[in-house]
Amino acid sequence: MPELPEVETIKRELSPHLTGRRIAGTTVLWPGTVRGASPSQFIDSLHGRKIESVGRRGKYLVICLDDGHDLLVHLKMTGSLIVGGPSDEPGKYARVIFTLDNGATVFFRDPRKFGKMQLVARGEVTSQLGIEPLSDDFTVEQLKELLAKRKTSVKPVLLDQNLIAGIGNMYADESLFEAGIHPLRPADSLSETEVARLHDAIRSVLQRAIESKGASIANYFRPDGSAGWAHQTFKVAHRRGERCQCHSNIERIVVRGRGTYFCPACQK
DNA sequence: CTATAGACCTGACGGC
DNA sequence: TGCCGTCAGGTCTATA
Repeated sequence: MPELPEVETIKRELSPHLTGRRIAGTTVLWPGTVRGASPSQFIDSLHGRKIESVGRRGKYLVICLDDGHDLLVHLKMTGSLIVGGPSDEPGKYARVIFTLDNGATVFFRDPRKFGKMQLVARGEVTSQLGIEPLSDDFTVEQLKELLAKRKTSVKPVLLDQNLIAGIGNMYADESLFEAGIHPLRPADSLSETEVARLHDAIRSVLQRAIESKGASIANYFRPDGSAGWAHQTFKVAHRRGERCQCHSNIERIVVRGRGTYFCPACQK
């Protein structure tokens, strides 16, 4: 599932292909992908636009255009952006195809059709998102404040994009494991030490996943079609039935409707 | 405010 | 082999 490290990897690897290019044409194969406008309006608005930069905010890819609009892309669970040549076949799961002024194509591939893209005025929409966990603004104090205000369990707080932007199910589980904190602990019950451990865990888990080019569980691919390997370093996420390094069995429970993996011995 | 449920989708998987 | 039901999960929307 694309979360912050996966979207960051895509941003970095897609940017050289897009920056400075113009959009020569757009094909919408699945209209449900486009939000906020009809497919034909969407196609018209993009035609001839120059791409100034490729950025990321939370789990959104932000493609800045020369007319003051941003193209926001959310990959949801199974979306990926694949760069191809002029003669490459779109494939069964292509939902939107962009053609650039140098003949290159970018396929938005999304088997489950959950992904969305939308044109917005620059800076709009993503302003509602919470703090970037890898930015300098995300301090232990910040995290402490966020957690202290919530009586709910700690995991849903990590997943709330309006509080912290970019953490999804996998990295929430990995961060809580690394911090030795049980996912059902009430958010406001964490000690100062635990908050500090969680803060460190979130940042190192995300940073290491970026260095591993993301986790290729399910349908995540990098723009060149290759996989990442962050999932190989996961300690608990998606490891039901396996043993923790402490030899206890990794458990799976459901927290607010999401599969949650943890080690009952290591996480208190 | 919080919390929950349904909707969106389709591939994978277990049971028979 | 194949059919069928269930599950997965990010976010939005609706409802309690």
